[in-house]
Order: sequence, then C-alpha cells, then structure tokens
Amino acid sequence: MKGIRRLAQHLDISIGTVSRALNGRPDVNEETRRRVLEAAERLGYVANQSGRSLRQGTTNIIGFMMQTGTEITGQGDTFFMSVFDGVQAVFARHKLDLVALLCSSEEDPTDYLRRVVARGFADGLILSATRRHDPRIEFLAERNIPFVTLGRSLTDAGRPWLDLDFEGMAQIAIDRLVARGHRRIAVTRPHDDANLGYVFVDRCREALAAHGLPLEEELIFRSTPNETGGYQIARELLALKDRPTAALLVNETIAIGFYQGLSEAGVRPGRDIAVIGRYSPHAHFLSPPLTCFRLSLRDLGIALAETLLSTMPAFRDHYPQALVNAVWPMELVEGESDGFLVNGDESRG
Amino acid sequence: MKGIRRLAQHLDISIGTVSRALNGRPDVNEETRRRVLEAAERLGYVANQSGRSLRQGTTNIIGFMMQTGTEITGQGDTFFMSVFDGVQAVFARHKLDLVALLCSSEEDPTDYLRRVVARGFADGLILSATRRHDPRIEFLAERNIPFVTLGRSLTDAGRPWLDLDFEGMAQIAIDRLVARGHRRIAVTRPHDDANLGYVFVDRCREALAAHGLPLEEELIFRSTPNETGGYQIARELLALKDRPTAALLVNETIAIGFYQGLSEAGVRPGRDIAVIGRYSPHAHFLSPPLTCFRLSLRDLGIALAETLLSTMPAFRDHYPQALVNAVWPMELVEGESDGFLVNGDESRG
DNA sequence: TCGGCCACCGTAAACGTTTACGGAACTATG
DNA sequence: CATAGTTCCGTAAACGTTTACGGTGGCCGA
Repeated sequence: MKGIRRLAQHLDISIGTVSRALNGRPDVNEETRRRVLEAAERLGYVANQSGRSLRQGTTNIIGFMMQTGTEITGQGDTFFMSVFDGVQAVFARHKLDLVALLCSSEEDPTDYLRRVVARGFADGLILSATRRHDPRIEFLAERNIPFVTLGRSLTDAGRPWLDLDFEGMAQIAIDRLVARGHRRIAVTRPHDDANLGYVFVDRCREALAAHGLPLEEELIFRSTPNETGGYQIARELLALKDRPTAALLVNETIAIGFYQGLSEAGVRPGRDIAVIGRYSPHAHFLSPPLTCFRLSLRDLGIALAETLLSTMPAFRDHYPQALVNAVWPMELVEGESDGFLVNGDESRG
Repeated sequence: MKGIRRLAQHLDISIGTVSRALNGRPDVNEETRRRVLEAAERLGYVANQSGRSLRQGTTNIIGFMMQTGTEITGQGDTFFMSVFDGVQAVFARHKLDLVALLCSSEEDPTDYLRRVVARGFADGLILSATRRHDPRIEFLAERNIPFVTLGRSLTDAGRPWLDLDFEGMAQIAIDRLVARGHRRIAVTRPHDDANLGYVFVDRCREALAAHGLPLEEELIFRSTPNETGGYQIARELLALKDRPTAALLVNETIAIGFYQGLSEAGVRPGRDIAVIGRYSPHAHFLSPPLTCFRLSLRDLGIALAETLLSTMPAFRDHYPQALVNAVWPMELVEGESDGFLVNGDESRG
C-alpha cells in the first residue's frame, strides 16, 4: 500500500478526506486535519506529481527555457543564477517550483518547446535568448500557454516581455561620451538573430544624430558575445585608419578580451581610449576598473515571475499591476575606463 | 475528445493499438503502425507525460540539481552549460530529457531533494556542489534512486561519483613550482563545507613533503570562490612578512581578482610571483595569460551521463564499462604567469 | 416530533496512459 | 476437416490523485 491510501489506512479514514485535509479544503474537521498533517509529516508523505497533475491538469512547475552551450547567450557567469534567485523568491510564495529547461544546442528550440509543451510539462514558461524572429512566441500564444519572454522580438506584439533598457544605456553612454569630446565612437553588437543588436545600434545612431554626429558603418562591430569576440573587436578597431576614441560594448563578457586586445597594442582604456561596457562580477577587477551599466538581476527575476503570474488566471489577483511590457533600467557605475576628455576634434593620429 | 482517444477515434481503431503502435511494440501490424505514426505526426499528438508516468512509474527526465545564487559554487554558467552539453549528447540517444533542478539558496538542499524525489519528478539525478558531509547521498541511496555526484564527499563510499582530479593538479603544480626553485608556495581553498579544499590542500602538503618542504599554515588561504575572494587573498598574501614566491589557485573565477590585488601593489604575475590557476574562458585574456589547468567539461558531462545510466537497470546494458568512481584529469595550459625561476632560497625581501 | 440545515466524511468517477489478457481471424500441419 | 499455432487487435484494469455528489448524524427551531 502506497501513497495516499497508506496514509488513509493508517489513520482509518477515507482517502478523500485525507486529500481534502492536505489541500486545505474547508469541509474537513480541524482535528482531523491536524491528525492528517501530523501523520503525513511523520510518514514523509508527499503527493505524487503524476497523479495530481493528471487529475487537475496542472503541474506547479514553471519552466525557464535556456539553451546549453555558451556561445549563444554570451551572458556572463552569474547572469542566470541571479535571475533564478529572484524568480524563485516569488514562486516560493505560491508553492511553485522552477526548473531550467535545457534545450540542447543540437536541437531546434521551437521543436524542443513543442515537445515540452505537448507533454504537459509546465504550467508556464519563461523564455530567454529570444530571437529577433522567434516562432516560439507564436506557438505559445496560439495555445494559450502562459509565458513571458526575457528579451523583445519583432513578433511579440501584445505579448508579455521584459527586457534590459539597452536604449537607455545607449542614450546615456552616447551623451556622456559626446559631452567629453568624443566624436568617433565605436559600438558593438552580437549576431544578427539577436534583436538586442538592432535596438541598441539604432538608438546609438539616434543619440549621435541628436548631436549632429553620424554613426559610420565601420564603427559598428559585430562579434560573438564572449571573450574572444571582444579581443577580435579590439584588433579590428585598432586596425582602422581613423581610430575611434571611445568604444561602447553591449555584451557582458567581451570587455576582458577587449582590454587584452588593446593592451597588446599598448593602448590603455581610460587614457588612450574610453571604454564603457556592461557590468559583470569582474568588471571592478579589470585594470582600470570598467565603467559599466549595471542592474539588479534578482529584481529582474522578481519582475519576470510577477509578470508571468499576472497572466495566469490562478494567480492573476495577486499581481494586478504587474508590468507586462517593460524595459529594465540600468545604472551607470563609474569606473576609470572612460575618464578622459578629448581636446579638440582630432584626438589621435 | 483529446489525447490518444482522439487519435484512435480518428483512425477508427482502439487506443490500445495506438499506444502499442507508438511505443514500438511488436504485436501490431506494420501497416497499422505506419498509419498511426502518420496520423500522430499530422495531428501533432504527443503522449501526455502525467498519464504515462503515472502508469509506468517513470518520467524520462533526469534532473541535474544545482543551487541558485552564485556564492556557493563559484562555478559560472559557462561551466555548467558545457557540462550540460555533454550530458545531453548521451541522453539524446535514449530519449531522455535533462532539466536543471534549481534549489533556491533560501531552501535547504536536502529538503528540496526530498520534495523533488517524493513527487516522483525524475528517474535519476545528478548532484552538483557536493558537500563534505552531504545528507543527500544517504537519502538517495536509501531509496534506491539512481544518482551520480559531481564531486566527492566523505560519505559516498560505494556510491557513484566523478570529480576533477584536484590531486593530480596539486601534484603537477607543486612539482613544477618546486622544480623552478620555489620554496614558499601559497595555496587556496574554498569554504569548509567543500570537500575539494581538503583533498587539494592535503595533496599539496604531501607533494611538498616529498620535496622535504613544509606547507605552512599561513600559506593556506581561504576565501569565497569568486572574484572578490581572489582579491582578498592577494591582499592577505602580500601582507605577509615573508611573502611566498608562488600561488596555486584552486578555483576558476578567483584569478582575475587575484591579479588585480597583485597589480595594485605593483606585483606582476610571471615576474614577481608565479601564479597557477584553473582554466576559464578568460584565462587566456589576462595579462599575462594565466598558466592553468583545463579539462573538457563536455567530456565530463558525457561521463556523468554514462555513469548515471550504468546504474539504471533500463540502460545498464548500454554502458557496461562506465566509470563509477573516477577523477577527471586536467591538462596544464602554459601561460606566462608562472614563467620565472627563483635563484637561491630567498627570492624577495 | 419533524423538517431543515450544517458539518463532516465516504464513495466513486474521472484524468491519459500502458499493458496483461483473451479472442478473432488466419495459416500451417496432420 | 480438426487442431494448433500465429498475428493482430479490442477490452479493461491499473497507476495516484482530486473532487462532485450524496449520505449520515447532530443541532435547532417550529
């Protein structure tokens, strides 16, 4: 005898009553409930998930979909762990568990999602590494499966998403660099699938235009969002005839490679070139410390969770005013990598 | 009408036959099977996971348990993503899915595991961040739940585990440094819960003893396994009256902080002090490039998967000679951070 | 005393699969 | 033709839970 039957037999009451007692139903005597809870605790009973979800069509599990292999996201070591932490802080209140759905780099993400959803694996989903055109969004929307994406795409109109405020970052950084005399500013962007690149570069262009400056094509650098990519960008940048005096790095992990690329050519950030990047745990330990944009990833995780739950009928009431579409602001952390003024129009030969 | 019933109705055959056809049972006409598979594909049918696992008591899911928040493991996303990649390469052959079971930093890992297991969540488990005394091992062993741990502990006798070869790393590094004339070598270790610290430091001590050298207590540095920890170690190390001439860093992410701590005091790795660490994607981009120990995390993931499956009756036959207890060798990647000889016994004042 | 209401509990039917079992049709064998 | 064996398929019982429904007993008011 196993499961709830064992518990019921042990207490000499029916399994229906046991279930009602455990699930907090009102129509059960408080004394009985106490006995049930006590026995469940003592016997280590936990309801079987398959039986429960088969019956009620719900899993109490939320999936955070991500892809394995590190080349794709390029987000730093601690990025997801911090986001998870925030998500769980919210989920814990509702007895929801969070699992990371790991899509192999071999498999098409949409196929994977299809499989996961059809199996009835999770009640809701958080999608990361959103592509510019992402079929997953349409797929989930068609089936009325609760989800929220971390990252905008072109096809998410009316769908819940949160994103980092890359436009704000572009605006602030460009204004700051221009105010310090920079006229030729290099910007980076990841591969073409990532919407972030378009959003970021477009705003950089606008911000420069507001100062009457162009964004020349040769100053837009494309790379893999990892250390090696940063190194390559530095090499390409230094090879230009008319070198930029500043660089704005949109990815987290590329700064360290970028620094190294500069260093090998004897170019020092903060003295020979201004560098602004994204925060990561090592940003402060670079030489010189990186001026960068930081945000609370834990808070972002909390917001993601609240946004998702606000789209789910069972939890909607708890989060009436959750954000549905929002960019998450980043604050500028002053390092020493952008601390010099350009005197005049031509700064280098 | 949903699920397998819909499919059966559509084909005008019984659900039993449909199920048998889909599951590759022999007692079904090949023509029928073809029709079923074709219809399933066209209607997008996928068996409901709850129903299936309720009936057969199996989930086709393997959980990789890890804790959110980064303070504990000190291993970055890139570490686990690479391991996942290897694990999935094996699981894909058996139609197994991998999910990351994310234990909140708020919750006790053993409590979490208890919940997950009792719910019948996964057929098998991979445990990471194993503690020196880890109750999870006993818990799983008692219940005959297939598992393998990544990392040894004191209480895993007879249980399957894989680990990095920290002893080999200690031996090679110490021998190398001693051969280059170093007599005072600093070593690092993480917090007291991690078994790795004991394994590593003990072997360092033995290796030194083989050369007739002591490992002085003041040369054993304890820190959090992150960038800040590395920085603090550098500060403490430089504050010693009798400075070591070499440092051996056992964690991945601390090198960058360590470098910065040295740099602020004008001490340069590879010239003023020899530094040997662990590989990470940025090791090559430090100045000077870090001499470090590297391994293929993907291969480690493959081995983890094979080890786990070899303990599961359903897959045992496929992996007769899988490793059960093994340390995973690391290779030395020569950088420039340990490239100098100490001439004489006293190297610094 | 009787009917009605309430608090509590037992019964049994679902949820979607898999699979043991038996039976129907057909083939082979004597 | 009878029998045995084979191939295929339908039936129905599980798996463990939740929950609609109905029933029992007690209490209260008329």
